[in-house]
Amino acid sequence: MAKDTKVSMAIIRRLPRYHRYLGELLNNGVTRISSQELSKKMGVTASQIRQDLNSFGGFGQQGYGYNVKDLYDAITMILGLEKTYDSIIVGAGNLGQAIANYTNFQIWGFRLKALFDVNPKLIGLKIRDVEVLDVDLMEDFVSKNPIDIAILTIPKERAQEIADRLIAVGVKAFWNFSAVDINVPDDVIVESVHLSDSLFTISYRLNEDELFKKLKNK
Amino acid sequence: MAKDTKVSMAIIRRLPRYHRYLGELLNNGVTRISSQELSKKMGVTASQIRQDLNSFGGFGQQGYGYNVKDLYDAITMILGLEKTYDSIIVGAGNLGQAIANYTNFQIWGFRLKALFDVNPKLIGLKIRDVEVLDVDLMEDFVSKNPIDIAILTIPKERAQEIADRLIAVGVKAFWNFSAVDINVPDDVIVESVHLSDSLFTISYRLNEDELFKKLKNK
DNA sequence: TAGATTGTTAATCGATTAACAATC
DNA sequence: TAGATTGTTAATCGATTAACAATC
Repeated sequence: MAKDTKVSMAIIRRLPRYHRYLGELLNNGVTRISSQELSKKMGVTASQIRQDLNSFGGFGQQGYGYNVKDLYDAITMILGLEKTYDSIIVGAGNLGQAIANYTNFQIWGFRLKALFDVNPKLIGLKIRDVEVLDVDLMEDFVSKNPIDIAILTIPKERAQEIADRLIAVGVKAFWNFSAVDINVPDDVIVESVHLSDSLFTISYRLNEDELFKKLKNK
Repeated sequence: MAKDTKVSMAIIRRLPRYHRYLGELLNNGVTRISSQELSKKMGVTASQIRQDLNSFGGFGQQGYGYNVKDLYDAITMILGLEKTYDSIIVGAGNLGQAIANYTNFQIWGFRLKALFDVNPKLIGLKIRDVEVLDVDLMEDFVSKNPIDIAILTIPKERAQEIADRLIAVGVKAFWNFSAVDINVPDDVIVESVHLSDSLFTISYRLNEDELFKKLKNK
């Protein structure tokens, strides 16, 4: 089981989206915004925005609305984006390399310290100055270089084993791209991105009408 | 706005997970399972499993439970995985290539017909026999080769424009990896994978305890 | 001050869980 | 038949929306 959050996951998952929209407004030179204006832009209710924000404090001002920069900075802080996070990628295949190459994460304080793989052809390779190491060296590396977030881009067969090994050397958070649910102790965080699951909701929706026609005829 | 579904999205998003667990059981030679046994494996309530499945019909049998193969096949059908889907990837950078290389999607009937990019260095490149074409040829290609799903792995600045152009030539579903919400007509499906949003929920959770200490002191 | 808009309480809605009669 | 377990209705819970007093 992963750690329970003080604030509901429904709200937490909306925070990055608020952050994006406020960043955009800030870029466009907008200095203030009401919950109603923002709600129109985002396609949510003004009530929800006010409720969500008030889980963390009163960032607005009656009669005025919200100061865009202040609110953006507050959400940046709430999301923990004022800190830095050291991370490793386990699995230096296509997806692992793609994530390693995605420099945007670095901007937000997520620093990649190493990649690991079993494939001798990949070991020694450098991706944006970060080296691919033999996965046998993983525990040793993490013991010497404390790692906040382990990114798992490995086949599902190996995911639980790798997670267990990393938990044993103190890793407390996983970004899991393997097509399997990993089991971790209560104090360890897992955020999974199940790409196939996501894709299958598309095929479901492309077929839903036909599906219910089929089901009715039974 | 994207199309409303008959079944709630909460349920739809659980279907691929059922599918994974049942596939695993099937692989392990398990022939029958009760909602209670499955609930223990998956960490959900038996009640939820029965409610979810009964949105689509009665696949079980009183006193027996569910036949694993039958239920697996039923969910395969429900998810639309008995059909094939022609797709294109727009944006042949690291992430686009990683997805193109991920052969598992092909197994489930998702066929990649082409990639598109603006970068002359990428145009002409082949990824697993699929060619990267100039994005200028995109509409022409889609007009001649009907495409079910367009996968957007492009910078956020270009996402809406590309989506609009594809909608104009009849694309009805998008798998969007751009860090922006795209607006589409009612009859068009969008499934977004916002990687940064997902990552930021990790930094949030790593910081939550400290955050609330900070907030209390104000 | 008057108008606007928040912060917050109350009402509603939808999703999850519990319970149990139906039935294999 | 008796036991087990579904399918389904009813109860509960949590999240969303509405309403409005507080206040800038």
